[in-house]
Amino acid sequence: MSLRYGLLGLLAEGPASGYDLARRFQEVLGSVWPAQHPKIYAELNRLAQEGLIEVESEGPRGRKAYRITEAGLAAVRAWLRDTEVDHTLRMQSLLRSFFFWLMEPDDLRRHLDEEARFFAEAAARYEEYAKAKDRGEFGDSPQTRSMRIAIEAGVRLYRTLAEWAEWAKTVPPNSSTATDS
Amino acid sequence: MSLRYGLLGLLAEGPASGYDLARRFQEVLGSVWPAQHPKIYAELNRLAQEGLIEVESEGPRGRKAYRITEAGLAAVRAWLRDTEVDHTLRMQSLLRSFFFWLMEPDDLRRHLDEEARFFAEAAARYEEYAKAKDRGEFGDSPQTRSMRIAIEAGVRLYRTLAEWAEWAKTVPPNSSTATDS
DNA sequence: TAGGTACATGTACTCAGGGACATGTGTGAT
DNA sequence: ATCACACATGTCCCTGAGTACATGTACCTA
Repeated sequence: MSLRYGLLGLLAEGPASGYDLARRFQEVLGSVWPAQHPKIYAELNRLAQEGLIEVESEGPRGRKAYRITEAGLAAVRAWLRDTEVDHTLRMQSLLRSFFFWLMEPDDLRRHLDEEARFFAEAAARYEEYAKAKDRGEFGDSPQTRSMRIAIEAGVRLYRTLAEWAEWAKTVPPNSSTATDS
Repeated sequence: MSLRYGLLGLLAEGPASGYDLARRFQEVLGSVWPAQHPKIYAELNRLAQEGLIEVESEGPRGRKAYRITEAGLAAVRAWLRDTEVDHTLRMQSLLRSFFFWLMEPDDLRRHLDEEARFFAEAAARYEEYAKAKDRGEFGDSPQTRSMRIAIEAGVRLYRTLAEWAEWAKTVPPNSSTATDS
């Protein structure tokens, strides 16, 4: 269901084709809500059938640009306002951490190094993005303000995770660690 | 695939039945990796067929306790050591934040209040758990050390999210906000 | 002893996600 | 002119996640 509202939300900013949306999903929402083009085209057709979006124009190479309808706009808004938020974290890094005790100390250290590096880099990437936004490089529409809030979450979460991975390295592994069951 | 290794990881701590595992998944891993009992029983049967686990004992009410095999233990360890971590965040709260500009300012404030409250409560809950662990209430096995690391991630992440939601409330909504497309 | 509850395991169905495969077009570079 | 590449849209299939349905047992309490 989230893909559906992701698409409607992006189309609320203006008309776009499936191809455009696939790219934006990869660039913007990729680390938060991955979606492959087959799913996107399928969902767009379903949304069009239900009248939540409509074909705005047809371009070269069979390009179809969709525009959100009043009903579609109402649907995203209802989703945002009236539906319960699913707060599940679903992070593999966390799942793995429950089982660190099964790893050889050396492998664990290597793993945490990599994790810390990855998270720190992601945080830095988002931070750059936030700065560019704050310099006004993307204008100051309501959309970019929301984007700024989302980016801030990225910065803070990745920074937190990087710090956590560093901290985890300081936790002494127990004596009888990884060699037997 | 993560469910499979979640089960193997839990079974590495000691024998357990599908029922036990379903409860532990709900209590311990619930917010990180939700799994319903039908999936768990099905996966256990598959794991048993593949020889990664075996029936340890049969109890009352048809209870079947499984024990991890050497092959199973090797499989979790290989997963932990050799497979790439999927770093996708997949958080609905974040997805929604991209579309905050579609919400009425009042609804948004209410939403952020609720989010902040939820995250702060979750952080507090994990913090309590961490303190109990640090008081030594759960012993000091390698498993509980890993658990402690995972809990620390929960504390930090939820605290970060709570602060983020509070911060988001201070971002002024743009003038031409929610009333039209 | 009757009834409720927690224990315990499953099947069946639906929907969402992800990868592989398939096809065709306009544009720019060599 | 041809070739590569980005544009553009889809089908098909498999797996995973989630919900509803189904069944039965031990235990404790009124």
